[in-house]
Amino acid sequence: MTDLGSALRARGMRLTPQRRRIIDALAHLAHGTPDTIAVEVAEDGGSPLPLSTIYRGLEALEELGFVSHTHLDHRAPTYHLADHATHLHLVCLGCGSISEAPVGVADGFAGNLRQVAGFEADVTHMAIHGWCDQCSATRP
Amino acid sequence: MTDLGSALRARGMRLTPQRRRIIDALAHLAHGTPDTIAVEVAEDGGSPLPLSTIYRGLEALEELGFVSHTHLDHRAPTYHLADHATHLHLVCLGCGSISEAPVGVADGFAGNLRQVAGFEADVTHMAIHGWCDQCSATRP
DNA sequence: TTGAATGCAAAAAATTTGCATATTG
DNA sequence: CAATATGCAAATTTTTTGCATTCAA
Repeated sequence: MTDLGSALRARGMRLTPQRRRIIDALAHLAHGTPDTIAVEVAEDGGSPLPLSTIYRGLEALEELGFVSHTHLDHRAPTYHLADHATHLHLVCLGCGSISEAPVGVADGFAGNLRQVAGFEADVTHMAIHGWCDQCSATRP
Repeated sequence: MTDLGSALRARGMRLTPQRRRIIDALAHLAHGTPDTIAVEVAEDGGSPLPLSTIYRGLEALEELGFVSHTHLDHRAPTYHLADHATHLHLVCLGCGSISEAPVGVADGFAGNLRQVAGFEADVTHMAIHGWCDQCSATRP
């Protein structure tokens, strides 16, 4: 992880203990919604953080590129550290299970997008919806 | 479009005028959030539908496979008719622009997923996040 | 006729905002 | 010291739910 403190300061922002705690929580969770992160943060020994601080913290960190998010399900934005081991999330529309796949499987795809649209896809942590092995076997 | 009425009835569900209006609205919009759909529905001449009917209608239609949704941005689930001309949505994290790409560019990708994970991806209308041509050129 | 769906109102979630105060740099 | 970030409370926004009534089949 490059120096978060400097990155923040370079933009006139600050590295506060709260932001550190959010990052630590995310490091433990790997993936978490604002709500989940709040719970994890509350268990690090310090006093709980208000959700608003978490939302604002995540926003700041995401703006910086230290954190990003995807939508694994209907409702919840799921955040993760940008440098966290990357993988795709395969979300089954049948049973709701979430499995993972190596980002490598999307290399060609990303190349195609670059070629046809000049688009630099961030396939890291991308969520793909579809049907898992089991569910696709039993689907109508 | 296969027969929606029968599909619904086969499951003990019903084809109501409200559901028809939701579908018509989507056909016009191509893509819409529950909110947007409500506005479009209200303009078809009939009386406006309560959001709750729209939510429940979309849920029913999605369960049936007539409608599906993706997350183009942070907040809003964007719905579309399943048989609507398919394409990928390229969402730029820089400028927020949303462009489209033919689903074909994801064929190989879907094949990979099938092979490595037995996962049947629904790449139709999939949202890909990244940086558009312009933004990726000017990014740090 | 009868259970699914609607409409309305109220509740629950989820996210954002205002502002005084505390803190970082 | 100056300006950013926090904490708290309140306001929004989004989605869900309960229930009496209507309506499709």
